[in-house]
Amino acid sequence: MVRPNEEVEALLREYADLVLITGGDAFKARAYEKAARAIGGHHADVSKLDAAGLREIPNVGRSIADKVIQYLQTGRMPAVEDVRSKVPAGVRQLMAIPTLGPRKAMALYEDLHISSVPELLDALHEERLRDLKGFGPKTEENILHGIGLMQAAGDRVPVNVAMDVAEEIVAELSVLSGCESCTYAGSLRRMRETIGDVDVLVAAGRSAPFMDAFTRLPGTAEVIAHGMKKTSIRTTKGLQIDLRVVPPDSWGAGLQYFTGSKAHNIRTREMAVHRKLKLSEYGLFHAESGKKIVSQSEEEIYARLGLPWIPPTLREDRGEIAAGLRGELPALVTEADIRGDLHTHTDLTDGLAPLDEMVEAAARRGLRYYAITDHAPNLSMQRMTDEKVLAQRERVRELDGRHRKMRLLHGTELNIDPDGNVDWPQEFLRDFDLCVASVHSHFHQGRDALTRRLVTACENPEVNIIGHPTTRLLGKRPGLDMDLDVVFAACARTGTALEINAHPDRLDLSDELILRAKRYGVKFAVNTDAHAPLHLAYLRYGVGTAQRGWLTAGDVINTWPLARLRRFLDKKGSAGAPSSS
DNA sequence: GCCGTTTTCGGCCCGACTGTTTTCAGTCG
Repeated sequence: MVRPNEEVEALLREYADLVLITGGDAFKARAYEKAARAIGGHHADVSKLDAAGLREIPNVGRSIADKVIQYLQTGRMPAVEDVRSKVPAGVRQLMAIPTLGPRKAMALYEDLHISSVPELLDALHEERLRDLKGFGPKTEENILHGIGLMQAAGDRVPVNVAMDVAEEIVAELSVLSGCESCTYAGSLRRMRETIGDVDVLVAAGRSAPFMDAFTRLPGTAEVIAHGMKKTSIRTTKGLQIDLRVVPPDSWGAGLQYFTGSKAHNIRTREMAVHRKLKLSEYGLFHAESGKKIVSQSEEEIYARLGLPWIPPTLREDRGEIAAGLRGELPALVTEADIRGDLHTHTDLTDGLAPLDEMVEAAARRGLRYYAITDHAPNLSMQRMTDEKVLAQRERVRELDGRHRKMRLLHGTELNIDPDGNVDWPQEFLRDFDLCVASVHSHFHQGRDALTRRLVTACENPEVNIIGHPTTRLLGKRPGLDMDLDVVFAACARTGTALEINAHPDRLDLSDELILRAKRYGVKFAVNTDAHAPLHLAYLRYGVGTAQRGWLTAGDVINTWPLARLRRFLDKKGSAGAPSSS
């Protein structure tokens, strides 16, 4: 069910963690991490590579290539199994708690025999961590806070993980005979940022063949329920998937019902009741006679309720019903509207692929323009220099001449320092086509300082886009504590766009913050922040999030033709004129 | 364990912050 590259990546990451937990060589662990990342981001399917092919992947040498080959041939990696047998799985799980790394996880296991999050919680409540060397009251507080963050995420998975599984299942079921329609519904269809369980819907006359095939899918770990209308499984990764088979005639009603959200469905059912109708997953009926009115398509059902078809990404009871009744639903931005990507990396800094490969991949996706924005020197771990970035610019200009259909922009991702200043003097920045600026450290300055910091960055005439504006990481790190209304107002005033970072671990800004920012007249840029060609495909999640924020193509600067985009980028540099669109 | 070489070892991203410590270990980006 999972791409072999990702399986291998996960195994190598696990090995790296276990090396650290067992006190092994930190450089060895890093070597495995780097190889894991490179394989995860590698364009070719590793299961189709031989040892020589594997070793062409950066950071994969003889030892790791051999282990990967062994795994691909036998399904096992003995080195990982060895070290697994020494450390209970729960100890590694402890490392998922922010601020709890391998050393502390190890200490908890060795000294207190703690090997799971619940055990750790018990120990915390019984104050058993107090006697442990290196664990003070603040550490306790941080661990509790970290566990809270993780539990808030619950068992939900990032949207891309659910999407990959769902699309594979839909593909498998769609080819069975008797399948008239098949798709995923639920929060995944609404493109929520995390997914609790996946709903798959099939329209067919007979349900049994689909239910049976479903329970036999590779990657099924457990069949939770097996019926004629609904079957639920749990995958080996712990994700629950529900399959529902409806008669072809009920397709629209089923899709509407199982797409949700619950709040949206309550509103639509209320509307039905007011019209002396009844709406269920089987159709829209006369309340009294029970006679079916419509059920075949969502459009028919919404129409009979006096509504236009409502895009799934809006179905959250956030005013979409009222807007629909007024005929004022927004024409949401779509993936096809996106003409360019304005935030991407290469292996000149922390990307995985060289410039040429990133550009080729972008061109294959049909983009009309593409910005390369590697990290600037102040993020010192990336080792950027003036010479390197200028050499890159020359190379970008050369490549630009080669692509007829796609123009290349040379930009950079600046680091917003604690005072709101960025890398390089103004005159150096002026020669970039665009500058993204982002916060990468000093997250806990306090609300006032953080607000000032972001406003200062917006006021910099060379800064065009604020990258991943809150710096949140889903399930790991909350967003910066700042006065967003002040920041949004500053963006609107200075013609600085806010990024909607499409990476599934970020989706930053979030849908709700997009809605808030839009009221200030802010413009947005949906960017992938790609570090490998594969990441360019994350665009769909950024677009989904933009849709959930009710954005139209007009709100998103990278849907604009290049000439208009350039005017937006230039306008800021010339005398700080306000943004226009 | 990988990489590069001035090729077979020595360096590996580096700095800052936090909390605990009393000079530093662990974690993070």
